[in-house]
Amino acid sequence: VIVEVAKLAGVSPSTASRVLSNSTYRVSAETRARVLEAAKSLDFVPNALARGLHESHLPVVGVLVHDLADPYFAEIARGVEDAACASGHLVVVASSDRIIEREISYARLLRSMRAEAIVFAGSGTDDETYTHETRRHANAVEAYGGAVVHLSPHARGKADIGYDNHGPMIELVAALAGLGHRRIAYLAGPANLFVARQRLAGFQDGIAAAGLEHDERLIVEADLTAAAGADGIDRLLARDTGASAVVCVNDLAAFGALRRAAELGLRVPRDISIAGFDDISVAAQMAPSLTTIRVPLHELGARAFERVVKVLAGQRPRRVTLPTEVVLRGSTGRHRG
Amino acid sequence: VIVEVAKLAGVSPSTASRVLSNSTYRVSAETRARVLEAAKSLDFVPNALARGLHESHLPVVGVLVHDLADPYFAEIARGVEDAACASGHLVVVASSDRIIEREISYARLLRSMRAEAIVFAGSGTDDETYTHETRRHANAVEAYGGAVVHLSPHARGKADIGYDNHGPMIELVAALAGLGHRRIAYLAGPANLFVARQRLAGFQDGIAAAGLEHDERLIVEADLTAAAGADGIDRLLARDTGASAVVCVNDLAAFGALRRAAELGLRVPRDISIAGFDDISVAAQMAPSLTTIRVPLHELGARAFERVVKVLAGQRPRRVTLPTEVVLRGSTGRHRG
DNA sequence: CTGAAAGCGCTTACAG
DNA sequence: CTGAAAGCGCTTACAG
Repeated sequence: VIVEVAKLAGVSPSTASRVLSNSTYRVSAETRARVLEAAKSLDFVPNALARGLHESHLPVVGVLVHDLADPYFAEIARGVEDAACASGHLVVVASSDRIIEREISYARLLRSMRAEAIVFAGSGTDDETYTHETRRHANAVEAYGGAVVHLSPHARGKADIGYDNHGPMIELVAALAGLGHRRIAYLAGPANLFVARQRLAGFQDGIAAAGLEHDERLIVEADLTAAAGADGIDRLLARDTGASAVVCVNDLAAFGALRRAAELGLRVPRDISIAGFDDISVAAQMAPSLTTIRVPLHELGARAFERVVKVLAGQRPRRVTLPTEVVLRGSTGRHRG
Repeated sequence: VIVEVAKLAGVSPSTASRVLSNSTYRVSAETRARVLEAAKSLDFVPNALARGLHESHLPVVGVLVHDLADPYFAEIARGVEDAACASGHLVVVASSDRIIEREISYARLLRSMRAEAIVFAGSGTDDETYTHETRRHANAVEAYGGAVVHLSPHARGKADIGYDNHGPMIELVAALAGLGHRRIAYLAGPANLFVARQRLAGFQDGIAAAGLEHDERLIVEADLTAAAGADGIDRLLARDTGASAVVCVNDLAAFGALRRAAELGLRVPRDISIAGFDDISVAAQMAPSLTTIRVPLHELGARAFERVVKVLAGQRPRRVTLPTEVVLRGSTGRHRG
């Protein structure tokens, strides 16, 4: 209804558009003032669909995650949002639950509404259909001028904005070894996720680097949830491995491990040390507070959006690796023979 | 580029549109098949902006929250998403940090892109500008046929889909009194939030109902974060009130209280009982697990979307109040004189 | 059952 | 500095 504004201001729609959009055309100060006033009095809010149809993209960035209710992803999404809001971009969040069809369908939806960018926040998997379909939509997004950003390793390459899943794990194991632990167990994530594989490899390399004995029984398959962590502790204990420390694939699993240990009457870290990965914000609130590897999640999201801006501006930004840090807290302690 | 599809299929754009959109027009089976095949071979994905421009709304629902990184809101947003994805709706999440301007700006943005619905998930406040501007945009959304849903009490009424913030608090206090606690403290939320006020009133009514002595010193001003909860414990202890139990305005504050208590060498619940409100999913993972009031957050979100669907269908659904439940867990125990 | 035409609300070359 | 016109990609009465 910009025509109404134009009519009220006594100018043509073209002129009204020129002052109401952030075009660089020059309009006389007097005319501009009249249009602005008319717009205000009519409570005019431009139709983003009409504008988007013309420019063939909407000021929206889609963030594809595994589960928005998982703090790991919520913190990343929040980072994207904080960076995006300054330029009037909205962020749509889409949880796939790692269901391939759901993620593909979301990518398609984002493409259909010409989102300016699509950020793949969750770890990629090997699945061929997933890789192919997902890439098809991503290509289409790029074709209409949108940006595609990966925050995790995926089938077609490394993360655009990422962090090291391997190195810090070696450091963490070294720290535990330094505390006297010789039998360190690992609650692993789903083997089809690149991130889980890298973390596991980091753990194993850490064991080797620390000169500890490799023992398959110390590796327990789990998942990225608290329930899986609790269950993992049960299975580990049933194996009677003599583990004095447990490293978990992520914080959520570590929370479950912590809880289950407490339920079983094990004191942490006196009887057993437990560590996580990610440093989601509640990790520091646990009692004892969780030793973990700090990943700058909020920044990861914010940087993703910065990359989007650059890509849309025609630049070809370089890949970025954000620093991580081993944070030793109350859930790990010296091994007591 | 539906014209390309039409051309390839040898039909008019009108016909192509009729088979590609979910219109009810009848098209001969043979023609339909040819169009579908052409669409597939061209990887045709309809432009949602063009479609939306025509129908004057986009299949998007906006969820306005205080902070997406707060699990309370992340779980609600996830609920909205799960209900919305079935019908091909995308959800945009917008965190205001309770900054009025930011929330207003998000409401405007959602309006500008003709979101089908806007869900106010966070508690409303008294602020006049906030109420007025927010209502103005909400009215505009309704004017173009969109729906507006409130999940919390606000300046203009009760929640459309809500839960009781008052009654369960009385129950919780009664439960603590039943455990022998006479001196029960409360870490309160910001007084300008309706929800915080209702919870506080519930607490106070609970104290009266249990026949306990009213003592202003037992009420500590805090906020809805873990940091505020930890700080609240410090201030409570400094007052030397002899409190043996602490009820917190929400789980996050309770997490901080739990942590601070542990840091100070207080054993929970032996030395002090601590309870929260919300039952966000990590609450059950704390050690000890947190006593709290269960709010069906995911369902709250899902129901919000169901309401949206009804409103868009022209119905005038009734207000819904979801059930809550006091969940007694490990962080509260019998008072030890 | 199918097509030509108008319209959704903007923006931007193209002329003045 | 300003206006008339065309176009973005669809959908839907309106005619056949």
